[in-house]
Amino acid sequence: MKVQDEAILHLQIAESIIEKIRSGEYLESDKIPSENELCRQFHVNRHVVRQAIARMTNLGWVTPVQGKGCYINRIMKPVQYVLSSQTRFSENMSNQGVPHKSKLLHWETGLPSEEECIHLELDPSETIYRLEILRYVDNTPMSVTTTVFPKTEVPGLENYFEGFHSLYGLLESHYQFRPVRSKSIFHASLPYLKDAKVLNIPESVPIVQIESLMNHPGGSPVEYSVARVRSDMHRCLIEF
Amino acid sequence: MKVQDEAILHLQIAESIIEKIRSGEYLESDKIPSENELCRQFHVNRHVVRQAIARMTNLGWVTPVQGKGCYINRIMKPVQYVLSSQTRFSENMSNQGVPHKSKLLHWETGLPSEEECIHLELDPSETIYRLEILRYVDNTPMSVTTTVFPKTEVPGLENYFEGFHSLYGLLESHYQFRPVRSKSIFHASLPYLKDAKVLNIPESVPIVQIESLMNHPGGSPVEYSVARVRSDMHRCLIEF
DNA sequence: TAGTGGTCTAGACCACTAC
DNA sequence: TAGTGGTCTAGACCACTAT
Repeated sequence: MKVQDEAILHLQIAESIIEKIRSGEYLESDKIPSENELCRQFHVNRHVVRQAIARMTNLGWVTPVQGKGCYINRIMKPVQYVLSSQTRFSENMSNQGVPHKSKLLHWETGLPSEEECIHLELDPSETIYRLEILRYVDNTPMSVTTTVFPKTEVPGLENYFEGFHSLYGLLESHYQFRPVRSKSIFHASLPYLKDAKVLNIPESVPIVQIESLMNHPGGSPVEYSVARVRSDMHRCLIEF
Repeated sequence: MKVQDEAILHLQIAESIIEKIRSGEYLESDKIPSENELCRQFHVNRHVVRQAIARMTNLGWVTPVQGKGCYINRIMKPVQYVLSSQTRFSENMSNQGVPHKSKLLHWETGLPSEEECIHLELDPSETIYRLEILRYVDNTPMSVTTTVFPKTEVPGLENYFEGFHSLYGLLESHYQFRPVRSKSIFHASLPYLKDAKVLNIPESVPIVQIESLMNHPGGSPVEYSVARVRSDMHRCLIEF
């Protein structure tokens, strides 16, 4: 490899390997050479190779697996999520013909946080349901969502968790309402370690945090949710 | 420090230092101890300390400066950008009382890319202006935007670049039109090295890419732009 | 058992800053 | 000149996978 001034070795190596993936020299869903092999190829220390791999991992090109090797990611077009007042996860995915499912990771009842009180216009003493939902696209975990309902809005919610597969389906069939999005706040960041673990990504892969307030069709707030979405699997379209 | 099982040293150290910043033990806009000092404090190798610092840097807590030390970032509330069909950068910032400015980094005329043709409904042979604009908030570079206009829409645009400070101000005063946003696509990722350099951030700090199509109030497309925004300085609000 | 990636130690040299 | 962060080398030990 030609060493250029003012260039950093590990970034050059990452660039070089990415180019080989792009060009087809390394085949998709195959593995790149092992760290030791790359050390020999580029005549550098393993530390440098590992930095290069970290960069590629964060960019979403490869996924290292302990004991096996470093797999090249299937190049997936990120899911395009159309955001409007009517948008819900399931329908968005179905519209794009993308296989998807949801899993209820955890649920609890309790008191709302200050943040939740403000958004849902709640008294701090009102009981709420708090759910943790993991959403899969193509059998890959794409997002974790924490979602909060006042207990008075969805009394006995826990009775319907058996065989959970779609939150909005559940609301519609048991409570006869369809929440409507009133606002969303986007924010990109790095994941908390806990979320990274659930989403099965390294802690340096960016995520998008989407904070949403949902209302009754009438106008009063019913649901406040915070979704953390793998950024490499997701883009969000807003039309005006 | 208490060493816990199944925890990773550098993440624990990052956690521990962040806690000291939070608690006020390390003062804002001061420096954290030097790498060597931290090595002594935590009884670990410099490599581990550097990983911890990398994590904190990516999370936006500190900024290392060669030869000087590792500065604790002023905790800034991210700028809240309200996205609507009428939104423009300057007005958004002014509404929040945030000091801001824009700088024209580069401009050129040339032929549109395939992408640009599609969005602007252009013939591949039509000439376009392509501008590269750096936007500052509080004297910190917040975003780089590449923006494209068909030449026929803004003939002689280069004559007005002298003393450039606001794109939309320029359009309004010299061409008597106000572009209106028709759609935007959000996507979080890691920056290209070139953008990271311009924005003065490490290449592992996430950015938000906002791709926008702007129309004439009448309806026909006039401007296609792609902004890369520091995620730690920015959140985006959409109301329905 | 051999090979892979994950973590950590030890130490070198550089560029930049402060004095 | 001394101290700081930036990059790289060399090598250890671990956990996991394949055989």
